[in-house]
Amino acid sequence: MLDDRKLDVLRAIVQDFVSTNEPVGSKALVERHHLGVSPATVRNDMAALEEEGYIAQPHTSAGRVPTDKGYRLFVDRLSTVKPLSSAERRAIEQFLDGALDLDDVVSRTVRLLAQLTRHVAVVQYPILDRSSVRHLELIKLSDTRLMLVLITDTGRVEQRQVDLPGLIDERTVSDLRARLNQRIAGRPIHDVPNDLADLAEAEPPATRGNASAVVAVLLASLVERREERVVVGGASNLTRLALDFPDSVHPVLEALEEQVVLIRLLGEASRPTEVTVRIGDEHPYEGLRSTSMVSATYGSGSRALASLGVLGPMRMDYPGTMAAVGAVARYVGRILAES
Amino acid sequence: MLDDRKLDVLRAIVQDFVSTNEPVGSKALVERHHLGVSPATVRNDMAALEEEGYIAQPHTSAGRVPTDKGYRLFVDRLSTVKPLSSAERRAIEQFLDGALDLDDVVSRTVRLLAQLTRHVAVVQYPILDRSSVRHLELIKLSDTRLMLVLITDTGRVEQRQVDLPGLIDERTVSDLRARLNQRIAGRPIHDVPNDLADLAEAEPPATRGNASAVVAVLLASLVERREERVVVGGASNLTRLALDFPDSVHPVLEALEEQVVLIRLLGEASRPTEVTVRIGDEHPYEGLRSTSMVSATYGSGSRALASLGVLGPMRMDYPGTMAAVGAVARYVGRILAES
DNA sequence: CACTGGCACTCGGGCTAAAGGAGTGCCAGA
DNA sequence: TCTGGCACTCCTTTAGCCCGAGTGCCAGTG
Repeated sequence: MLDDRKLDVLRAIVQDFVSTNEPVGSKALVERHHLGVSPATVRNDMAALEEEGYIAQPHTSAGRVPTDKGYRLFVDRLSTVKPLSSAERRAIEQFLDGALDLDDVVSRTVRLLAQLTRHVAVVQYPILDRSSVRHLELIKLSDTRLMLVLITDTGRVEQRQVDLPGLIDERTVSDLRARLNQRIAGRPIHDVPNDLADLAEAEPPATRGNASAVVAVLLASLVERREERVVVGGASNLTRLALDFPDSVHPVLEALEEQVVLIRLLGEASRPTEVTVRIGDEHPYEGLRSTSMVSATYGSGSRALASLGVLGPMRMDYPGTMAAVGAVARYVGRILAES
Repeated sequence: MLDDRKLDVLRAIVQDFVSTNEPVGSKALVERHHLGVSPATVRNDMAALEEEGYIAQPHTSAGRVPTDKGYRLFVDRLSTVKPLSSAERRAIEQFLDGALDLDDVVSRTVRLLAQLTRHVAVVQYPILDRSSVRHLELIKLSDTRLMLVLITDTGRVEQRQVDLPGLIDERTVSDLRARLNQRIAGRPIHDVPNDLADLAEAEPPATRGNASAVVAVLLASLVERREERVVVGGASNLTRLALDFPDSVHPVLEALEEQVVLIRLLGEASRPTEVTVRIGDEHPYEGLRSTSMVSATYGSGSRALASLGVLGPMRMDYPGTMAAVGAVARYVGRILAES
C-alpha cells in the first residue's frame, strides 16, 4: 500500500512542516528534497497518504500537514536517532556534575532539559516505593516528641514529627533507633511495613506505646507520599510557540499544574533509558491533545526509579528531542547511582 | 487640585475598568455610579485627572483607562480593605491545617493563594539566615563518609554528604555530634559560623581533620543555599487573562522562571503581615511592566521569615487580593510558629 | 463660579468586496 | 507509471466604507 517513495514523501512533509510550520505543497517538496519525480507524482502520493490518514489539508487549496497518525509513523519508522552534538554532551555534564543533593539534581535536570530541548521539562522524583532505606534517624525534640528523618539510597529525605503517648529519654531513643535501623536499613521501602509489623510487640511493655507510635507515623508517611512529586520548568517555552496551540496554551498550562495528570503521563513509560513518545490524541488527558510528550525512565543500574521528559507541540523535532531526553535520563541515572 | 469628586471619579473608573476591562466613558460612569452630576462635568474632571497623569485614553474617542499612577493612588488612598468572606476564611484553615511538613506547608500555600486570588502565586521558603538550628544530625554512611542533616526551627531540612580525610568510628561520630549540637542547637543560623570558628582547633589531633571537614561542608551549605528557594503556582491564571497582557504573557512567564527576579521582588517587602503592592512600571524588571504584585511578609511572632504574594495583571481587584494575601501570610506565620 | 446641554469632530472596529495566489485534482499523453 | 497542463477552489490580504462611542468646547443657566 505504502511503497518506499510514499514514505519518503511523508518523511519530507514532516520535516518541512516541523521547520516551517506551514502546510507543505507538492511543488515546495520536490524543490527542497531530491525525490527525483515531478510535483504531479508527489501529488498522487499525497492523495494516497491522505487516504490512509497520515496527512491532512487544513482546507481545500492548502498544502498538507501531518496528522497524529503521521507523526506516529514518522517516529516509529521514519526517523533516525540524531546524535547529540558535543556541545550538548558537554552541557549535560557541566550542568549536572556539581549537584549537591537530590533536590539540586532534580532542579538542575529540569532546567537542563528545558534549555536543551526548548520545551517544557517535567522531572519526577525517584519513586519512594522503588528506593531502599539508607537510614532512619530519630531526634528527640522534647520529652514527648520525636522527629523522624528517613533517608533513602536515592537521596530522598522525608521528615515527620511524632507526638508520643508517654515520656521518653535519650537512652530509649537511641535503643529504638538502633533496633529500627537494624531491621530496615538497606531494605526496599516496599518491604518496610512487613519488616516492622511485629516490632512493637517485641518491645518491652514500658516502651511499647512509644515504639508503636513511631512505627505508625513512619508507615503513614510512606503511604502519604505515595502521591509522588513532579517538578516542571521552562513553561515559557509554551508561549514562545503559542501558534502551535490552536486552542491557546491555557489547557496545557492547566494540565501542567495537575500533578496527578503529569504523574500518570510519566508513569506509563517503559524500561529504563528507553525513550517513549506520546503524540496528540494518544494522550489520555483532553487538554494535551495538541501536544506531544517525549519521556524516558531513569534508574540506577537496572532499577527504574522514575521518569522525566518534555512536553511540546506536536510539531517538534522528534529525533533531536528524543536524543536529548534519553541522554539526560541516562546521565541522571548514573549520578544517582554514584551518590 | 484634586477635590473629592475627582477622586470619586478616579475610584469609579478603576472599579469599572477592573470589572469590565473596557475603557470607561463619562456617560457609563454617571449611569453606574451615583455621582450626582452630569456626564459633561465628569468629562471636565476626567480631563483634569488625565492632565495629572492618573488616567489615559488608548486613543482619541475612547474612554479612559487608569494609568500605573492612577492605580497607585487608588491603592494608597481610595480603596478600603475588603474583609474576607467566611467561606474564604474557612478555605484557608482547611487548606493549611493538615500540612505535614514544611514542603507541604509551602506547596499547599501556593495552591491556596492561586485558588483564592485566581492569580499566579509565589511563595518563598523561610530564609535560612533568619532561622535557628534545631538539630544537626551526623549519619555514618561508611568509614570515610558522613551525611549531615541540618534541621531548622522553621522545619527546613538541609542535607549534605562529607568525604572525610580519615577513618571514623561510630563513637567519634556521636561525640562530634554532641559537641556540635551543644554549640549550635538553638542558635540563629546567622551566628553558626562564629560559633564553630574554633571548634576544630579544640578537637584532639586524632579527629581534628575529620571535624574540620565536617565544619567546612556545613558552613559551605549555609552559604550555598543563600540563594533562597521560591515556589510558583497557578501560572495558568496568566493565560486565562491573556488579554490583559498586551505584549503577550511570554515575558511574564519568563520572569516567573527566574528565581533571582522573584526573590528580589519578594525580598523588598516590608514588616511582617504588612501587605505591599507593586504596580506596573514600579517593577525593577522589564518583563513585569504590565503586572502588579501583591505581597506580604510572613513570620512567627515578630520575626520575619520570608515573603509570599501573587502576581497578576495591573487590572486586578486590589482590595480583595490584598485581603487574601494578608490573611494567608498571617495564617502561615501562625502555623510555622506552632510546629 | 460651577455645572449643564448641545454639537461638531475624531478615530477605531467591523463589515463587505475585490484581487491575488498557492495548491489541488484530474486528464490526456509519453 | 510518470508527467505537463489546466481549470478550479478557497484562503488571505487589502482597500474602502460606515457606524458609533466618546470627546472637547462653548454658550447658557442657577
